[in-house]
Amino acid sequence: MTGTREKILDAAERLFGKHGVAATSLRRVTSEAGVNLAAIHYHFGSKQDLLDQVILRKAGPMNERRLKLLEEFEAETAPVPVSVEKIVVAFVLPMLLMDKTPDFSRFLGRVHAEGLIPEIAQRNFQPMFDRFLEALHRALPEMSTGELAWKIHFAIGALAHSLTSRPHLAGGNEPDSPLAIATRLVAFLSNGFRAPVTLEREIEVNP
Amino acid sequence: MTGTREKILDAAERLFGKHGVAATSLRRVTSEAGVNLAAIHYHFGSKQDLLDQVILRKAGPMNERRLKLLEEFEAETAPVPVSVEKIVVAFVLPMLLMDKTPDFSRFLGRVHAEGLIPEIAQRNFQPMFDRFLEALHRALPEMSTGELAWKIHFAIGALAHSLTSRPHLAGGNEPDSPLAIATRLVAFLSNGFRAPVTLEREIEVNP
DNA sequence: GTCTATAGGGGGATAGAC
DNA sequence: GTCTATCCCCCTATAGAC
Repeated sequence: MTGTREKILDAAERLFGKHGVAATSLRRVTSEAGVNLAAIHYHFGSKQDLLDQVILRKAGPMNERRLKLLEEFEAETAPVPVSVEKIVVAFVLPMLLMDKTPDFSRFLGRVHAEGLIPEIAQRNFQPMFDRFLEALHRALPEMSTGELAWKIHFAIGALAHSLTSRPHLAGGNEPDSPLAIATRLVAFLSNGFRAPVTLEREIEVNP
Repeated sequence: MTGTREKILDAAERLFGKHGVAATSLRRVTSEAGVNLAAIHYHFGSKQDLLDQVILRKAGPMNERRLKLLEEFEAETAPVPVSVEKIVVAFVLPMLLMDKTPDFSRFLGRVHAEGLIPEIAQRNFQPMFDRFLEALHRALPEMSTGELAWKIHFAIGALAHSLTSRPHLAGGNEPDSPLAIATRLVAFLSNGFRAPVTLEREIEVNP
């Protein structure tokens, strides 16, 4: 028997992820959760505070799993730096395989895509980001942290997008398990991270 | 002297891109455009129709530039297939360098991220997607179209995210011109597309 | 084509009984 | 802790004068 607070968090996570935060009303959340509208303000105070709590409830554990995976990989290969692939796996997998349902993953993808990561969550993610940046810099010492930061940015975009939707193109109709998607994504991103940046010779084109 | 209709489209493009579609009211649009609230309904009918028109106004020309670039590259190298890099350049550059301002690009990134691409735009993008899928398949014949469709999906996510925000991480504070971003992105994505997918040996991990 | 005025609904938030 | 009732604002959309 889960409490009211938990039911609200579950419903908010699901609806925010499915329709977006701005497009989801608190009335829909409480209706979906089967609780009274006022409960949301009693337990959280405001929509913004609810959003923060939905993030914080699972982001902490997720980031801990990321860091734990990374440290395990590092322990295995020390003193040799961990491979790019493994760093990407440690970053991507806990997000894609969180829980049995994809609710939280999709929710976080949405929040990222809508650019709403509040400062609260920012503070929660920053140490983890820094840690992965450092690991990447060890695996790819020839790249500046500025370049690597951009690549992480690209990777987050690809990850977030793959969490909220799937290709609406022609092609196979296989269901594509989360693990299969993760495998494709890891291969794609790892190779991306390894790409040399040739900034001195920029793209030449006449637009 | 631009007309009312044009002023509304410009303002909507800017605000939708900056704050998101759901979070932007028509009142803000008309206020920003310096026109009357009713004008928006006179010229477009509804918010959804306005959204469609904002997309359609520039998506057509943009996709034509994509296809034109691709065809030029193909003409240069025929009968050898075009390189992955050039295909990615043809796909990414017209989006990143559209207009002098990044308004439309950011808008499209948002719309993609919010998952709102309406069927109207879907029909507008589909032929272009198919054409690029085909070109990629020629450049990378060992990959199935299903795999390539997923990779395009990842690429769109990275592209959209890089259009709506930039890394909030430590590191350099250089302004990062659109062309510099494009160069990094092309390098990242091209290498990603070339990544072999080893689906038979999936990631092994105990979550 | 452009305005004012307003309908009509849904939104977040709160007060106060229980 | 949970409910009802309600405030008050902002929203989209429309009617109708000019």
